[in-house]
Amino acid sequence: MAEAAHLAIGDLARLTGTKVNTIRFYEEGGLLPQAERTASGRRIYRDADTKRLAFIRQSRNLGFPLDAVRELLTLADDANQPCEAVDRIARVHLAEIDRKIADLSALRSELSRVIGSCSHGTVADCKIIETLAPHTDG
Amino acid sequence: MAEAAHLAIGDLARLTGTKVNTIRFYEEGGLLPQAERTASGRRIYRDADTKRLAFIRQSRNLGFPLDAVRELLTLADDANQPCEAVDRIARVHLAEIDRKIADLSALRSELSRVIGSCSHGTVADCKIIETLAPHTDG
DNA sequence: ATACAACCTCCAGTTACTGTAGGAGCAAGC
DNA sequence: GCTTGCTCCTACAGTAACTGGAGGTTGTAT
Repeated sequence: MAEAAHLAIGDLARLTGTKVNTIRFYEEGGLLPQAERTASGRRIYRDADTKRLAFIRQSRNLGFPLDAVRELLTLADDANQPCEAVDRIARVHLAEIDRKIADLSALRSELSRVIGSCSHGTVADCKIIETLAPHTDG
Repeated sequence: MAEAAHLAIGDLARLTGTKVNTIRFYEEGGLLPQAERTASGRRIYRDADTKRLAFIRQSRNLGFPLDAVRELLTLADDANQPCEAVDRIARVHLAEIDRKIADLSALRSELSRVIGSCSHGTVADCKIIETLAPHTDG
């Protein structure tokens, strides 16, 4: 009669660019609800699941950790919630990204300085190794 | 006679700012040699170990992954090696850091754009949620 | 009937540690 | 000589977010 309105896990995977194992992992972690099953035990999905998974992937693409994604999903589920909580989560995440960039930039300049000092001799007088080794007297 | 020229693992930990468990972890991973033991089985360390651990920590502070640290240690152990291999490892690492910074920067600007669009209403018309949700018609 | 793909569950591995449980040794004080 | 308390020992679970694989079942196409 009606064409199948549901998807197998592989279909959902292809539709969202997600690995099959990852979908099961999300289900286990409560990000996706326990999927309905066929008589033989295979998971079946509907449009709402595709949307929810797409939301999760998009959030992950923006770097939100799974805990934050969980919160965002809860908020998104209730359209009457004020947007503040969403905004706060996003700003916390932005601050975290800024911190990481700052850390990496500091690291980069230090490493760059170290590399610049290499005069391409032997390890015996390699400035890079010297930087790594503790400062020994004598 | 001579004052004890060796250290207990806790002493080494304090000297190098490393957790005791981490020192054992490095030994297990072959970054530090199997430590000598006292009759009762406690690890004992000497100056060379302190230096080697300091080298490891310094490398880690510069963000080198343990595999790279292993290679650097091998190179540092032979003073006659040309410095090129060291230089190459460092440059590969620098490139990796640059890649991470680029990724995070792209992420940052995208996230920043999303946050900027928040008009502080309800979730129903929250632009952040909208960005995360898949584009649905109707 | 027989392939073969896709599905199932469960588990190990990734990175670099960190923390904890349960037990033993060691120095100091009484 | 005994207790207290710190340090040490091994071994294992947990962290973040998956990924891959083993070993077995199901569904479909020929």
